[in-house]
Amino acid sequence: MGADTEPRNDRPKVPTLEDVARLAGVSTATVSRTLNSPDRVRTETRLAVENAVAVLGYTPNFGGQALASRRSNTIGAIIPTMANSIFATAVQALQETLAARNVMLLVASSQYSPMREQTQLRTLLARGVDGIALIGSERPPEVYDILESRRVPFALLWSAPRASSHLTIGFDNAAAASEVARNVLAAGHRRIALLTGMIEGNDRARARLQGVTEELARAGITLDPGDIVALPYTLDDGEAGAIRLLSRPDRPTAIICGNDVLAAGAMRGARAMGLSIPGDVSVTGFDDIELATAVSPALTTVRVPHRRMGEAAGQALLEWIETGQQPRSIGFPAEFIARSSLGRPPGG
Amino acid sequence: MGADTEPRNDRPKVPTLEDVARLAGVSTATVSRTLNSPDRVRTETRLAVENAVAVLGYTPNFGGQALASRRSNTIGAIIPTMANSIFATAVQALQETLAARNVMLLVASSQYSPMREQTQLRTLLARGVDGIALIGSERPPEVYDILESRRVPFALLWSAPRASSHLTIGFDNAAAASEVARNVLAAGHRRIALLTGMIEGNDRARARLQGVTEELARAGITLDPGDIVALPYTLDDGEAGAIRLLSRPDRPTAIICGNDVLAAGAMRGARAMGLSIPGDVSVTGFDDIELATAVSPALTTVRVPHRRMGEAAGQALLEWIETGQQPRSIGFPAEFIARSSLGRPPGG
DNA sequence: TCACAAGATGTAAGCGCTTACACAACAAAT
DNA sequence: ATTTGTTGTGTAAGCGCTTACATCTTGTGA
Repeated sequence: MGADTEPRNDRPKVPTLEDVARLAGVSTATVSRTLNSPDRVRTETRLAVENAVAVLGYTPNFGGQALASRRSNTIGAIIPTMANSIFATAVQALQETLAARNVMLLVASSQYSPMREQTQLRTLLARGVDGIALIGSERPPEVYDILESRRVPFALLWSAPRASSHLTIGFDNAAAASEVARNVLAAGHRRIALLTGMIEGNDRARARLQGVTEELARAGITLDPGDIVALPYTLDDGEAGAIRLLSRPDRPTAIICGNDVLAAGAMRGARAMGLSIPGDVSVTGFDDIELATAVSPALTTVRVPHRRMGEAAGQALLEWIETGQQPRSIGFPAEFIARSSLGRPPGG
Repeated sequence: MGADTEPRNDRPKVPTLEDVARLAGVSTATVSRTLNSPDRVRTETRLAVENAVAVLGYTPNFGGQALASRRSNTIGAIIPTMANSIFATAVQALQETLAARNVMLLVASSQYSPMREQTQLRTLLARGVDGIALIGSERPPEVYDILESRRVPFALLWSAPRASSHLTIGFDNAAAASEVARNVLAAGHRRIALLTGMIEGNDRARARLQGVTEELARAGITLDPGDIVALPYTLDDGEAGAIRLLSRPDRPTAIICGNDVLAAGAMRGARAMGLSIPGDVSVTGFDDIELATAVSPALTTVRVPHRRMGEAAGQALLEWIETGQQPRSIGFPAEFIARSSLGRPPGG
């Protein structure tokens, strides 16, 4: 009896809005207003409230806030994997952009599995995230239907903006890949092999592959199916794939890779076979992550605007949430970066 | 008038627990029970509820759930940066572990700034996260006071478990660094230089530095301050630092680096000066990220159990949340990995 | 001086969920 | 036949916050 004021000892007593109101001698509504739109209260009251907040060490309860305001101040992101620094950096940039506006980032990874992506997406929606960032634009229409019926702002990163009517923040993978192919051709290569990432549910990989093959076709080169190997994006797979390609009769003089990780793996594979780069075989990557300049020779690659996409996605989502209007899509340039892993073919 | 049933057109009508209850012909309590502890309802009712859930496409509202249950099913993580794959991978592992238990991960980054870490921590606490993962164990006591007064489970990753009474999931940085030094000495090096990360607020970097210097001291080698360079963990800094060290009179024959990124940068720097590795200078790293085997020669380094720490942290936090008991700290071994970037000193 | 607008604050009704408690139905034990 | 326990379900009271609306001050122009 009479122990009502004693906090349950298994649950620390966290001060609530009401405690603040009582201490400041105002109503809870005023406290809420002070916190959310300070210009709507008299300076005097504001100070009293702020003081009470400080004294109690009050911090608003997230659940209550989310429930009452129907906003979670949280944005979700689903990326294939954090393990590739290209995505990690984009997430980092996104997170920083959001943090500046006091919005948090919920991360989930799909491991390149469309199914897992959908599961994660549902979870994020159930969380009541205010917005969602996704990688790529290729998914079953139902997914977009869900998103749209919920009226949740979402941004698609990494794909070419013209690819869809959705808010897309990306670059032209096919064009960039074409440019790589053009440069490989210009260096004099004719026997060219491709190391691509897995295509299923990955429009970026497909666009890159397509950009290359089309450019080669334009130059009159059609690839034998055996000259194209599709693999997960890992160093080891890159190495194994390169060994496979370089073991073919009429060995390729250049390997165009779907990303830098595969390319670095390919370099290792070539080296394991005693081949020099670019003397015996040229290798190109895609992404321009740190790895590209850490290897020797440095990788010829394409600089992908990862940080800018992350930042732009954050900004666009916040704007969409704020205004209710879907912002315009953004296309960033992807720059071809010539380095020494691409040279002339042997005897060329 | 009479338009009550018509959903406001600016806010899509999301089904609630009550809608499910109505459709299933049961009370909201029963629906809640069906969802949270299915074994407490009759099979028949459970099926009816599950059916209603499916028909309506119901998904629980996070705010309501969090508010009523005082649980957010969310864990927060603050890491220095996602840009280093060692942390990205740990976060990835953590996220996967949590996702399996339907818990989400809120990520924040401190950029190695203690102040920023505190800000993010406050935000996470305000979010009502059920647990928190932090990197390293060195921070002002007030930080731990806040955490403890809130009774929020938290795990410290990357540091040696014995370093504190808190739940720590890590490895012995000093011992691992000592082992590196021992191997460098065993290879015959006597002129040794150090490239370390920034020490401030970074107990891991300090422990590694200390491990190395103590080991060297044991061998009768004391380093000139000019032989130790502290830098941010980037490739470019590693390169610049190595050039500085290798330009000293009486050039070092080995550079022990605080992590693989610095080491890869150092290799680039050495190469830029026309030095061969390990012929003219040996280089060692720490972490064993992909980069370590992508460079040539491959880096001698220490394999840090990043994935295991991420998983173990997830498990430990979930257990702590569940039971209310702080689990035991865990120390993982960190394995020395000999590769070709460490050789005998020139003429040695 | 008075009517009225504008501004500041209070009142109270939810937001969607969980859960203590009450109750009903039935089985087993007396 | 009555008691007791078990199991399944409903009732209703919050959880901490926001916000529409009501109320009370204060300032302004006629």
